[in-house]
Amino acid sequence: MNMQNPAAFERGHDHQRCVRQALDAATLHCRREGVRLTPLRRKVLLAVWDSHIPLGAYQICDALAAHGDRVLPPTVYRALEFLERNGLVHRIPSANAFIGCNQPGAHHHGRYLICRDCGLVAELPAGDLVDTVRRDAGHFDFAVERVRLEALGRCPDCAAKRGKDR
Amino acid sequence: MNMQNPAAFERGHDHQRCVRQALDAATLHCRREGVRLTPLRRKVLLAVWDSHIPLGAYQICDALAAHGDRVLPPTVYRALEFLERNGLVHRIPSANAFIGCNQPGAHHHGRYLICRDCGLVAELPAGDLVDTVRRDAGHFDFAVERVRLEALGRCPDCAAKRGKDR
DNA sequence: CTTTAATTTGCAACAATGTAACATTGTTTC
DNA sequence: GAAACAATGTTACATTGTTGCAAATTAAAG
Repeated sequence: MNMQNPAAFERGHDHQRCVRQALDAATLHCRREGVRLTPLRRKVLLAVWDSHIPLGAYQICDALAAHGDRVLPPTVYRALEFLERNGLVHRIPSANAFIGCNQPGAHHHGRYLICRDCGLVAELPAGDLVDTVRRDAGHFDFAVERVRLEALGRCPDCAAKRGKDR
Repeated sequence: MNMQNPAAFERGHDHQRCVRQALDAATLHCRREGVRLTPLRRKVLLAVWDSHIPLGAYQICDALAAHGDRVLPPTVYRALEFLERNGLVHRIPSANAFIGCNQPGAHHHGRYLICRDCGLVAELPAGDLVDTVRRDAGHFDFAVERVRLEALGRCPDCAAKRGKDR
């Protein structure tokens, strides 16, 4: 299986590398697509990439404010809209929050493993799931365009910390 | 495939029957579980079942108000929480809205076909998808508990109306 | 290089959604 | 019926997301 964000669940992984890689990919992607990864958008992207825990729009405002940039909600939402449109971040609807994506290409499908304790999110490619869903939906003449899957559970760390209880 | 809500995409289906069946199932389920489907909760459930388009909490307030019941948000949210806890409705996070479920039993997993034009939602059982996701997630020692899949696309009606364009 | 047009950002006000805390009413149990 | 519990009503508030327009920046045309 070709995984998209294996690092998220590796405790003490080289996150600097995560971020650098994501920013490089984003920069390249935008250049190729002829769209502008402006300083503001880059800052928002960096804020989102601060961790593998999805960040809400208002948390992004706060994060930028902490760096001395006074950025208000509409600006953040617009930046996020740009980033999502270009596959640089994904919205996690059940959390009203956003997570970075390091595969700016095909962003129509995705699987998200979400830890219900710490909120960590790892993204896996949708893979064959899309075909299965498309086939099943086809029985009702429903034309599937995008597939999003959220798997709620426990990440390795949290499972270890709290055991199987609760 | 054992489908859970085939009717949603059948234009002009007997919706009265949908609702009756759902309410009967809900009543039975609550009796068996020893939980109380109070008049208020029943009203909220009915409001949700008004159509196969998910309804927001505030829309439910309005719908009940239209029937002469002045019901404020906290009340609706509590009723919805009860209904969801008992698998009688499902939250569609990407729409901040709720849809009725006619299979009050196992509500840990689900697939939702969502029409991006008219908002119609049909629910399919998750089936094998859960195993696949669980296996893949297992490679990262992630323990999957619940799987939710949203397939965005076009329902038969809307596909016919607007063609393949846009 | 300068003007024009388009895009992006700043900003104020607001709309929509969701929650906390506590009072009140209703239901069950003994 | 009294105590304990569950459900609902109500107020006030917190969070999240949007609209509309002005200012600034950047790209495009002459």
